Amino acid sequence: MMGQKKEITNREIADRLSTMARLLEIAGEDRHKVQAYERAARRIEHLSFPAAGCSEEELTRIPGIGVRIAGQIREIAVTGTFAELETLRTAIPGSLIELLGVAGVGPRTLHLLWKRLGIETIDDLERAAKARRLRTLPGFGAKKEETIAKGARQFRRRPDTMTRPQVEAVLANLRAFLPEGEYTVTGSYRRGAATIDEIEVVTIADKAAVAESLATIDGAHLNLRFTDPARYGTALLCSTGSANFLEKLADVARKKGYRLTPDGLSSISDGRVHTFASEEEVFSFLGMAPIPPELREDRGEIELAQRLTLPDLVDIHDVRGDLHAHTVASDGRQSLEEVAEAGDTRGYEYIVITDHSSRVRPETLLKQRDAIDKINQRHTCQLLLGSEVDIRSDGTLGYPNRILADLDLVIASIHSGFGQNQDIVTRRVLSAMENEHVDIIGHPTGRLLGKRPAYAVDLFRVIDHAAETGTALEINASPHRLDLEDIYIWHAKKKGVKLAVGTDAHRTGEFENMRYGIALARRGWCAPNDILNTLPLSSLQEWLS
DNA sequence: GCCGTTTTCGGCCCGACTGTTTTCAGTCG
Repeated sequence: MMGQKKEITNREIADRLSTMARLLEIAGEDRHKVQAYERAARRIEHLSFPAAGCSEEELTRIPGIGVRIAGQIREIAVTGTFAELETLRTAIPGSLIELLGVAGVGPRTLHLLWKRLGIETIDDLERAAKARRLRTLPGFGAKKEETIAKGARQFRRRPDTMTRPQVEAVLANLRAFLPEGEYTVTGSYRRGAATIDEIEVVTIADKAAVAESLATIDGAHLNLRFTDPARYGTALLCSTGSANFLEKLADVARKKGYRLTPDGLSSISDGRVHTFASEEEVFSFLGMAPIPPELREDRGEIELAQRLTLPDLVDIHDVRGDLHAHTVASDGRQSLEEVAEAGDTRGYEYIVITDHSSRVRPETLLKQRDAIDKINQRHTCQLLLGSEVDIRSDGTLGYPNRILADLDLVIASIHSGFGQNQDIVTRRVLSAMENEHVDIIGHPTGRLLGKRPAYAVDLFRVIDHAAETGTALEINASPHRLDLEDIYIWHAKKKGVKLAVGTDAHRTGEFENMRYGIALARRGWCAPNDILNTLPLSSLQEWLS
């Protein structure tokens, strides 16, 4: 089948343009030229019509798109890329671009490292740091060299795991040949984990039929398990794990005279195999309540399932709003109006606008308030005016109290001084919680999965203090953060600390990430009433006041 | 590279922070 060639999306065009911006930056080009590409990428991504269908003349009418970039967009629409981009790609080694992931190394530094020291790989970088050659560069000293050396060590040690979006990119390829309904993604992905080592999939598809297509997938850590509908239940169970959970479950089965295998429960006495089409049937056969995948970590869930007293877990449908969103007023790419529309689409009662304090002047807050008042009249989903206020290096907040007092909700977050020692960084957070206007501590550990470790904050002290001050802790639902980790959620819940699930959405598509945050909350055994944003608007406002 | 126009080139977002500085450059959000 010839199948119509799919028109290239605005997102894909924007992606090419921002790649161009990155490469230009490393190449040492004028930063305004770099920004021009970034701006153009943003514009394209935001269009309400497909740019691929536009003529060059139509494209130049879009602000931020001139003759040159318009021509390049036309080229992308036809060939998928453009000449200048490909030329740059051949000039700049791929291993060099990866080094942007080293903490403390930005594009300008990378340019210097490359041009002046000939550094192209992480090995080169570590060698140069060890030989004290970095400090010979203009604007460099011993401290900067040490910062980068540390960043390089972390970069090398970065875990070989995938974030959920990385997994989903692989799964998108899988969909091309595994029909909907014929497979389930299992493993730690199904258990809602923040990072995934191995993509596990159980399928009833015909092995011979898909083998060839399978080879075409960049199958990093992809593990397909073939089964048939009659055995689907045990296949799912065994493939979902976790290992500890399965060990304990196998004990339960053994006590009843069975061995647990992906093919079924086989009788120890006569070898007969009972097969199960669903997990529920397996649990039921073993005299247990069905255990949600997120709980399967052997943290006491099996015992509770045997007593039929599993906790009531929060569900995505319990969520009534989002507590963390950015707009164009700071570093977001969405307008207030777009946020309200997204909220309506999701059936939310409210979304809290929480732009960065460092990027929003008090006058702008007043303007946001006026705009929100107008927008709220046209939408079911009500916007609230909040802020993500910096907890600065010295522990003070980014706004004075008189500004904070006028906001509907205040998230306080750390965005600097990541290297401070445990006591200092912890005291910063504790002092923020002391402020009566602070409602939530945002992304409490500051980790960026695969990029930056958590700062040295002592979460047990934070949780204890949150219980005293009545401050909520955020479960940041961004798949690049997923901060807090489940055991801390569990601990906070036990102490009676409220958890606030926020997507930290910078563009409308990211409100979808709520599901990741809720999965994490479930891993932390949270019930609906542990989660702040399951409250109806009026109750939320009551809690805030 | 784009824009606006004072049609031929200068300005383009920014605040906190850090390290290198003695007045600034680069990173990060």
